[in-house]
Amino acid sequence: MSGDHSHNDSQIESGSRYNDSHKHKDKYKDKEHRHKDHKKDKEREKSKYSNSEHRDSSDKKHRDKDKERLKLKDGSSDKQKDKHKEKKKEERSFDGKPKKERENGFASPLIKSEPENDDFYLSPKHEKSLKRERDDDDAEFKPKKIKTEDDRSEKKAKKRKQVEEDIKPKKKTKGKKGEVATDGKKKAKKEPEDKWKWWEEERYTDGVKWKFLEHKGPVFAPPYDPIPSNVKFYYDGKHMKLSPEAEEVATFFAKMLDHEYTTKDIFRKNFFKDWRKEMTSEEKSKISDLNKCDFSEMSEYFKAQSEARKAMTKEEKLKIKEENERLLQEYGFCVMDNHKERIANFRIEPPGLFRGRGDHPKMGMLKRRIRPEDIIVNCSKDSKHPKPPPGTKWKEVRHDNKVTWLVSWTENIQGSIKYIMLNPSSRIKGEKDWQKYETARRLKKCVERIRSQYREDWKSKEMRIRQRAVALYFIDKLALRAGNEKEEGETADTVGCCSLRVEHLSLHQEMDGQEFVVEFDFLGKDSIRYYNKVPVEKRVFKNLQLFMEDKEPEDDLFDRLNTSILNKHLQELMDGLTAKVFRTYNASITLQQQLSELTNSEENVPAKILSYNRANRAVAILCNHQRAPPKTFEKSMQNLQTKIDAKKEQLADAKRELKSAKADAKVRRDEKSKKAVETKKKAVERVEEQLMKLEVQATDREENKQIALGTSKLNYLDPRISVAWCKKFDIPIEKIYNKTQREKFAWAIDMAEKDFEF
DNA sequence: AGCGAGACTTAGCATTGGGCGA
DNA sequence: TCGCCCAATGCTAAGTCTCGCT
Repeated sequence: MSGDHSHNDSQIESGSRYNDSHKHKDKYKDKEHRHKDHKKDKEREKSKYSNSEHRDSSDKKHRDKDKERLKLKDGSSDKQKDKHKEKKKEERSFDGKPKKERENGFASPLIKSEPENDDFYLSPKHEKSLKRERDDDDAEFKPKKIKTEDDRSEKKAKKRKQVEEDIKPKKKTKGKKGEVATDGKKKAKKEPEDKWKWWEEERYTDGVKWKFLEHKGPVFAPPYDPIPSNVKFYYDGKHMKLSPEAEEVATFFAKMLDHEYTTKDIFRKNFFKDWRKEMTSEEKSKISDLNKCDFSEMSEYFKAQSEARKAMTKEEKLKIKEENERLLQEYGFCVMDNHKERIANFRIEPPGLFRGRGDHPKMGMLKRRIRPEDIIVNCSKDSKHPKPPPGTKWKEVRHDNKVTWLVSWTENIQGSIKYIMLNPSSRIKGEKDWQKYETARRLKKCVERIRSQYREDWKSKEMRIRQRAVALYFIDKLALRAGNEKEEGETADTVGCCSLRVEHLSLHQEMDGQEFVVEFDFLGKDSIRYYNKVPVEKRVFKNLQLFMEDKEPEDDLFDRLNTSILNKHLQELMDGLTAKVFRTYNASITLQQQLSELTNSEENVPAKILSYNRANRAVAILCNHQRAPPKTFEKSMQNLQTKIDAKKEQLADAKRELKSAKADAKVRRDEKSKKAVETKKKAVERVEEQLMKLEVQATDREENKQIALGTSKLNYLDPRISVAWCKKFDIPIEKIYNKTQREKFAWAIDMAEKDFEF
């Protein structure tokens, strides 16, 4: 596994805690709460960065790797590939290399009919060019050739069985045949008995995304429901009846009154400005100061409403639920190429006040109501077009099968386009996801070459090359995002790698006993703070000094670089390579390494799952996926501790009982008392296990306080790694993936065997 | 090359609802 | 059976990257 990424280890050993040792900093107060004090700082600090030399292996080694790589490209000496060749259909579909089975396996009428495709599969001579690789595995442009293999269906059947066995038949595991919802839920709704396995089918070529698309259009937000007239608004202490338009916007503000941001200047200013636009001229002339507005009655009214909603009877709740279900059934699905597919967001975003994240200059602005006249519908010509609500019409109906969206509109805050698209379980999303991981796996094959290249480039005579090389090093080592430029004043001030400014790093010749430490402190995506102290190689350090020379804090660190230059370069290194592939690659390879390191096959299932979560956590830390500690965190931790204490007591009791039973048995020496001892022994064991389970849970939760595992699980970790791990250690897949996740990763669950290797 | 529009993925927070213990 | 709590789901903002134009 040449893709080893030793730097990752460094972040993990300590049991994977988020590094928040920056608490004393008072920049970015906003996010400060996330980085509260942590007792293990020191410890973590040490272990986290102990591994500064992570890629310091000699240049020579890299050169050798380079040679190896070239060989790999020829496809002849790749052991791994040979090993996997016979079995892995997924490699067949997305992997760039020609495989034997390609040549024997399929007739590929599709390919034949498209002359420009011939060479991808057949002629070895083409293998030499980098270009070919891309083409071959670019899902969108190449047909899959899967079905042609003869033994395939047989294998498939076998596999499917395995999967089914692995998935413990629980109450209502989705639509596997023969399984009826056992708990009598009315929702034994007949999902298609056999889930469609799109991953076994051919893919489209030429950027066509579908041939047929039919849907019912979007669901609009309910019209404004005026508040009762006894709920009053006061201006300057005097009751004032607002026009419906002005009133609606006022209710948006009233609903947010409890939020901190209604106290923020920018928010109030933006809101007031937009609110005034909705007022009648009379209202406008009267209402000139937001501070004189009293929304409290409105606010109380809405609070009461939500209480009332909670207190509804079962029947009422059920009714609402049924209505939602009906809406889902009617609007939540579309037909794309003969298959009914779930739509992700079929409801149009309701109007409200915009709340950007972080210090957003547009917070508080009015997000206007979307009307049918704003909507562009996309569907196929020969489908039944969705109807606009009576008396309205669509802005446009188009038939563009080169895109995946069903509906779009332009949002008024940033002027960007919003879309209605399909659910992650859909073919169109799944294929793309699968392809993403295949690209990352290709990076694995050449990452050493790329690393040695950027290390070389640190010495380049050209500034732009050096900057590019250092930036790439950060992206690779620290999993930073690319960092596109952003329009100033339009969004919160956040950065990624290429947009780092001098003020975001400080250099320390020596720090905490380590040489050449770079201290990062900046706000990244969603204004989440990235804080990290990283020992780097001397050459990187010197380069950074050079880049920062004679610059102001607000100047760009990489003034000769942007994402487009970087990505163009990456594209030359490997087809399909962009900055974000490194994140995917490093995340997945880290998971795989950590799993193999942390999993102890002797341990029981909860312990193994803790290991899994720790591996997952290592990735989340690498990718800086944070969350605000849940509001009820302390309390729920306490609750758990109480449970643990109770369990301990119970255990003590059980042990005592066992002891006395033993004593008893010694005296009596009869069958009955012996049996009693056995029973007590069992009881002790049972309680011990329960205790252990609780303790594991507590550890897991504590470690997870500020770390969000979901994002990496959903977007960065090749699901086949997890599936393989489950199979290898006999862990039911439900322990790792919930229902939604299992739907999204159905392809991986179906195809990955226990020996899958990323 | 630089730019803006467009399409699509990635992200954290808010709300919901269902399971579970009292 | 009820109410609590947390996992699941829903929501939509904020990124990345490509493409076509100038």
